[in-house]
Amino acid sequence: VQLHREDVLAGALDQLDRTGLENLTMQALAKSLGVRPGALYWHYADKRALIDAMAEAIVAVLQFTDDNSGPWDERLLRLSQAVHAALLSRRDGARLVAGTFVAQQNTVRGGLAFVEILTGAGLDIHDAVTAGLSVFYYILGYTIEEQSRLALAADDRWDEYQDQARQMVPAEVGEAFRLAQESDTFAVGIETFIAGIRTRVSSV
Amino acid sequence: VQLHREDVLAGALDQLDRTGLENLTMQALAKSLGVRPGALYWHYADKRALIDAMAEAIVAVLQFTDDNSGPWDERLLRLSQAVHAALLSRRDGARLVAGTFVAQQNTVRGGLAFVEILTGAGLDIHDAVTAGLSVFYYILGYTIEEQSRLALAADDRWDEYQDQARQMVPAEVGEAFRLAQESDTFAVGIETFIAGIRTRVSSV
DNA sequence: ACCTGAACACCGTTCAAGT
DNA sequence: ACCTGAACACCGTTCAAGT
Repeated sequence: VQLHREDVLAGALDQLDRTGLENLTMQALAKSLGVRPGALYWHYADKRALIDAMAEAIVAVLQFTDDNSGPWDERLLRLSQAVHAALLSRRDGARLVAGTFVAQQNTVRGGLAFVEILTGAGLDIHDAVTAGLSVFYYILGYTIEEQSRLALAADDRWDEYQDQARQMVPAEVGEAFRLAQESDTFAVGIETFIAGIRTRVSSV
Repeated sequence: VQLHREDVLAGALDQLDRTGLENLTMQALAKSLGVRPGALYWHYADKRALIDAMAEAIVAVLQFTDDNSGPWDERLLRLSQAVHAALLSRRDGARLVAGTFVAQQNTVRGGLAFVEILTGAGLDIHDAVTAGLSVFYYILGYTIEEQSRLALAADDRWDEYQDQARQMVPAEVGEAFRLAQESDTFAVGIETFIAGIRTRVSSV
């Protein structure tokens, strides 16, 4: 039973889902693969290289989401939701991808799709890149907080946090915060951003 | 020379700036404070509690940035830039704040300022909270990537990364990416978002 | 009340040696 | 080529014991 690079990667993604990012260790991964920790270092130079590869794998699904039909604003929303879904597909996926900067290589790949859509909408290349990155930053931030919330909920610390936060804030605002955080407001943010881009496009 | 809670916190923030988040260790912190590691656990329950306190400290400056003059869009931009500056004021500040969810308690505090500005602009509470969180997510994502880039540059790995990324992309797009990432496009993203909010406000 | 001394289980990583 | 065995320096945390 030979161990290949992809086996290590698959095992690491499995362990990520089971234990979360901060409990992803080389020793635990080695044990789950039936191997000694040192063996992992033949396949990946160090833990960072392994995590880079995991980030690659998480955003790799975006290669196949190139449904380029419909108007640019619908396409932008669809692509954003695909990126969101990709980050969400693994526990702590957003924090993992945000932590690596190789992330930006796949960001470049997925980023190309953003740029293509936005230039198609009428932006010049510079504006398209800036706007595309902005959307990506929103998605990263949104999903990091979303997954932190999931982790809190899994620890039964979510209610405790809510009670604490509620005391610092007027009641109706606290309620609005809870609602906003527990419902899926992802698309609302994207659509607001799209509305902003639209004003720039139509004014050209 | 008695050690107080604030001394530990100040020392931790110092060590963060010197060594970065991933080299912030209890043992190194203890040494820099002239104390044994165990002593730190009298002041903070564990490392997580200390990091929560650090996040608090980083965003605490926002309490004093309540210049509420001018129209809502200018106020929103100013507040966003204050949050951006706060995260940027410490090495890895954005990743540290994004990692803790207590961050959201200060987010609530700073978040209140967002909500106040946006309700003043004409949004109802629910929309104001959603829009305020969206802006915060953008700021988090933007600053995380910004500080990752700073870390890469400090390691002299930024050029290497650029070369790698450039090969996957048309030349003019690669150039636009480099430009967008090396120049300060923070305000552009916020302004696009503001333009999007404006369309919703004026249509009410 | 505040800290030391000393230990615990665990971490990432290296590397000679095996096959 | 791929992995073991064994070690290295270091990590977060605990806790009796000191003052």
